[in-house]
Amino acid sequence: MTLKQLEAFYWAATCANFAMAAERLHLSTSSLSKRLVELEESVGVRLFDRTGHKAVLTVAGERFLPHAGALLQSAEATRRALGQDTGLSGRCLLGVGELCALTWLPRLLAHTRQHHPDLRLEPHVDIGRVLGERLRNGELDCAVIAGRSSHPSIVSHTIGQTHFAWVGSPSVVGRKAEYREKLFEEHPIVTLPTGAGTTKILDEWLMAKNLDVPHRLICNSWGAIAGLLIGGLGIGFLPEIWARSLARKGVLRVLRTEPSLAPLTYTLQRRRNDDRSFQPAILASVLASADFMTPPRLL
Amino acid sequence: MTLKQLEAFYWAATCANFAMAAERLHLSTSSLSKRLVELEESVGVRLFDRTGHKAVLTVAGERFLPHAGALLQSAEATRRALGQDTGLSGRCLLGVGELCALTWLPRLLAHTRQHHPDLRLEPHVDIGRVLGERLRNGELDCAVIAGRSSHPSIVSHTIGQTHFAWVGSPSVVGRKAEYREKLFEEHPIVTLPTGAGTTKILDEWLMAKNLDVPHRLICNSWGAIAGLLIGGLGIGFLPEIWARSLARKGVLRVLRTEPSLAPLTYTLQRRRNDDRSFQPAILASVLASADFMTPPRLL
DNA sequence: CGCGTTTACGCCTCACGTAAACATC
DNA sequence: GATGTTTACGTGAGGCGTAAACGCG
Repeated sequence: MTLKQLEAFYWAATCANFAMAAERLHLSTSSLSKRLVELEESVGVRLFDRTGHKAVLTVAGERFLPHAGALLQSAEATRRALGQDTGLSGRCLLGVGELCALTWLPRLLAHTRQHHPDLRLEPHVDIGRVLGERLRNGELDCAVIAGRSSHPSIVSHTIGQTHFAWVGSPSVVGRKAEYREKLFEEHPIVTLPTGAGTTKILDEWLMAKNLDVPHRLICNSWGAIAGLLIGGLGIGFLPEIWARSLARKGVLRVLRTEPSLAPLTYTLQRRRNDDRSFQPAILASVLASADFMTPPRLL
Repeated sequence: MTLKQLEAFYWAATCANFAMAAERLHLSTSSLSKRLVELEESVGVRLFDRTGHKAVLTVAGERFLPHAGALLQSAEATRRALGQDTGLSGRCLLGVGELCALTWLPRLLAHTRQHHPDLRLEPHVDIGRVLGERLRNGELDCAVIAGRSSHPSIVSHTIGQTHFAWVGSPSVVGRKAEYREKLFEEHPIVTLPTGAGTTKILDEWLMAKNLDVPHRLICNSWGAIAGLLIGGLGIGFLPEIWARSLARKGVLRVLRTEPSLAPLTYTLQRRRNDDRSFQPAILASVLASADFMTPPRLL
């Protein structure tokens, strides 16, 4: 039994399949497979049931997993006890929405680089639903996602709230920017694809208003959406701070609606059984640097 | 950092020198040395100070040792969590005096074999002083020794007491076997070499009696001593049970003395920082099988 | 047939022991 | 010179990736 085998087992058990675990370990799938077989031989117990389409933990494997995790953790602690660098090290794959990426992500990276120079924080930008899947799959270590996860294996730490406001260019909503239902019939709603956290509050709002929207202009980039809104290609919503900032510049008008869009609660999510030491540090850094949704420099 | 490296470090730090640690690990000294260098490279800290005649732990090494020990322990626990054999396994080198070896050691081995069939208990017979040294050196895992250890790194568990009685053949002490000081002047005392626990109580007794013994017949084997006593080559003492047994057979006489020989308290000793899981099991087995000093079959 | 895992194979690193060298007392 | 540790070196096992094969949906 070696630490490498335990590491392989931990990730193979945690990730969606061997290929993903292998990728996380910078290893070929075949080598990972062999390591796992060797571990099983060394402990004399089958840890994975390979009869089905994909390998799944046996009951022995389930029992083994927490032991393996604890052992790896204390190995890390032991390593660090001698590293004498008080800071953390390692690789943390962080999922964030584009909104976060455009706003406080640079601050987060600066913060962690300063406090934990050996911690390699690798951001991965995607919409919330995909981030959630990747997190469960083991492709990501943690992710900042709108809303709390309902998945039992995921724990969510609330880190902040963002308010959104409807906006449109003066050419679309008029100089006074008064709310009229007709606006939503005549102009497409420029929005992110389904699966983004912001799309959910849009749907809730539409449901509350009992509005039927003839067509949406779907774009997967907030930067592009802002540009489309400014260009008058539809109406949409932006973080309130962005909206006010752009309104001050005169390129957009804020549309007052009743009710207003529900605020979005962002959480830092991680797998429940992932107790690696960088997780609390990440949370601390996120909380320290996440005053939310300040307008990106490009606006 | 691998488990093998940690194991190498643990034993190198625990044993008197690298050669002994290597022997315990079934490894050549050179391989052990290389493993240690690799460990030091992997953690980036020198763990041994090699400037002197022998390698000695650096402060970093001292700090590291408990971590390494804990890690190895939880590795063992992890292994056992899957081995599903409730019993222990491994190799335990047990030091015992010859008196123990001749009496309850077979019972101890039978007991452990029955309760922990995978635990290889390897007895090493020698006099108490040598056992103590070997235990401190790391050549032994535990030892049954007369008296408590005064060494701070050794813990002693009391396991029983043995009483001794002076004996002599009828041809030496007479049919009535009455105590006379002259006996000790005219006949050599047949005894173990210095360093055996029993020799200590002899010296204490002689000091209390203020007796000067002209010469001792030193022999390193209790079986031979019993034979010498029976053969009338001197007087000596045996465990009380042996003495009575041999007296019943008529080959020896028990000599009543005032004061009587002090009883000898036996303890199971182990290194303080050795928390391997077989240690409590060994203690339990020793306590279960050590009703002391029943006469060996050969008498 | 796609996806996930294992097997086959060649490559190369790494860990071992023997033996010699080195260092300290 | 005795003891303790490291270096040199030849050997063999083991871990790696590529690519092909297998097996389940």
